[in-house]
Amino acid sequence: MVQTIRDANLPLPGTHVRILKAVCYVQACTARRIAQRMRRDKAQITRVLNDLLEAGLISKACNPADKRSHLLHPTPAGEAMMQRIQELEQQTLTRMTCDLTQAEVEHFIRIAWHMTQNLEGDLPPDS
Amino acid sequence: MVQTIRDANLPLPGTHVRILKAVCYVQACTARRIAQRMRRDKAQITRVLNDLLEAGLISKACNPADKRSHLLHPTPAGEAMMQRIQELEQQTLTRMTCDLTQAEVEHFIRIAWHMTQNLEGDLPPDS
DNA sequence: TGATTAGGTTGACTTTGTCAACCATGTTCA
DNA sequence: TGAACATGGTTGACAAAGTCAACCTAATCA
Repeated sequence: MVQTIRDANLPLPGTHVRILKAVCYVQACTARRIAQRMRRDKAQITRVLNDLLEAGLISKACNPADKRSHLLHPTPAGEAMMQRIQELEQQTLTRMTCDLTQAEVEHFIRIAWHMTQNLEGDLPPDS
Repeated sequence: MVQTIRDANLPLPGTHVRILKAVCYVQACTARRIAQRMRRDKAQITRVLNDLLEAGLISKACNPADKRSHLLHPTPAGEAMMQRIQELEQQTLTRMTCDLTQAEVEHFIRIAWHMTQNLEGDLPPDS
């Protein structure tokens, strides 16, 4: 799904979008949390965050609970970008499902979720 | 789906698996056909095919219809590898769907296919 | 306090994929 | 026929994405 969105119009590479989403929607978001959520190397997270910082889409603030880390927040520009991304996603989603019923789509999502849960079961045992 | 399979045990990177599948299942398979099917650069196809050749999984034969191209076929080792891959895929598939009914799975596949068709509609207009 | 762990940054590297140039063959058409 | 152009495939240079290991600083724990 996601890739078809970038194909279209997006000014940001796919991973950047995902990380921006995390910054926007995850409570008390830090680099570490993103790395865990996305199961990716923290080095890469750092680099993408730097890109987003340079692009003025996010900002760092001191983390009162841990001086080593920073809390991440979207800037107004970041919120606007997020808005735009959501519009595009919604757009392609409706294109995908234009001739399906609401019930079919919900059924699909429920089963997809179910399947991913089944797979998450046996990942690296450190959870 | 596919990525979880490689995670597990597979001795081949993901793209190699997909290309081996094409060689095994596409009639009169050539590099060009694979590149079209997978919508990938033909340079990369060449390189992956070379890997598979070196690994002894496929073989090239002259194409009587066009001396520039070669027909691709799996070797016995390639067939065996394909067999193994299918087993692994089947395995994770049943893990994903262990607590779903046959009907649910079929419904899911049908809708997924439908959605991809909806998206294929507006790709680069050269079809 | 000292030893160890954890968050983050950086550099070197691998993997995967793309772009452009090229060669040899095929195709078209005056 | 033969010149011009198109096509399948190969190669080299490169960009993008991700991984590994070393490191610094702050936190934790004995």
